[in-house]
Amino acid sequence: MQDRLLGWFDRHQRVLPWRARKGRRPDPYHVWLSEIMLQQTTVVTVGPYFEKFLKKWPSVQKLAAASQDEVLAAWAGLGYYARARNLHKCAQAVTNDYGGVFPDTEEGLLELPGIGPYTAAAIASIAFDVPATAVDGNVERVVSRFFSIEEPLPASKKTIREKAAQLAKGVSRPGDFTQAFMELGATVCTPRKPKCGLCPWKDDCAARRKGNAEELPRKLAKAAKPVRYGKVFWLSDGKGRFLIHKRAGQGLYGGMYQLPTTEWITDRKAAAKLPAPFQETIKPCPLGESVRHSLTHFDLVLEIWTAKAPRAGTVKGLEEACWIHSENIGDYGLPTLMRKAIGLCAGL
DNA sequence: TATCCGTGGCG
DNA sequence: TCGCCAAGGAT
Repeated sequence: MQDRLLGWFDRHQRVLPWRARKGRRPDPYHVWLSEIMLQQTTVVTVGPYFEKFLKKWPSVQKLAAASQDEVLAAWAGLGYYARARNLHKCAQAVTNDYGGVFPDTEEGLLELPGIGPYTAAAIASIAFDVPATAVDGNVERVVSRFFSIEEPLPASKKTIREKAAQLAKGVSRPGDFTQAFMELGATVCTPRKPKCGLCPWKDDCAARRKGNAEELPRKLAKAAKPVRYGKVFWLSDGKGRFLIHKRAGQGLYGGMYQLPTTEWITDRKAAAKLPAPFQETIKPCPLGESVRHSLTHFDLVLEIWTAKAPRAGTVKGLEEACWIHSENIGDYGLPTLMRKAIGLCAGL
């Protein structure tokens, strides 16, 4: 089984920016950076971000020396911004507590911020060729089908991990096997229309025998997404600049910049009211356009309001705000949602 | 165990 | 248009 998969990988692996040339050990910094970016994010999306980060910060020490604002600005658009905050913390931990050298074991890696069970196993095996089974969404799908596991996720996770470890036990090339396992799921054993004819494991696959590969893995139904409503404010100084400010906290968009906004709430009628501080000091008017954006747990509709408000800094919560030109938005950690809003307003 | 956390592409 | 899902982690 292992040799068939490794042989298939040797012939068919994709060329990826973070992948070492054949016969060479990859740089642990590159492996770590790519693995954090690839969490819940597609290979195609990650590519340009990986190149940008490596060019900007060629070593873990350089990344550690950057400010969080710089890291979040470079990460902007990738989503799940806690990953970027933890990436920065992890770089600082490796630099300050580990002498700039990544731990080479699963247990050691697991101690670091932003590195969970999957990523620890992935880095240990890929960067250091240590035996470790990395179970991601691809591996879950391959294993579910190979053993025809009918129990739906996430209850089946434990069984899947055991079966995956069983398949990986004693493998000759742990790093290549980890990548091959995921590569098989990403390119052959795909969620829809799996290419079973091309699979190196087709002769032993239980789901293929039963003809229900595409139905696996089964998953528990997800809850419906609510809609939240709010307003964003395009406040200009009359000289081509507008106001942004930094979000606090570690939660949604924590540490990222944004246009001033009301809270985002599900009560549409309550959201329609203009908060008193804005009404009294800024006197904004509706632009007649809204920004729609879909997040993990809710869909968002933000109505855009505008005002010429050179004294907006006097409004509570906007004391630390700053005026910027739209050509400089790349310098700030503005999430895609806010870039959409700015795109509609820039030029007003 | 369950919930929170972004974004983009695809069928 | 809409649901799915992508090299998951933290709490």
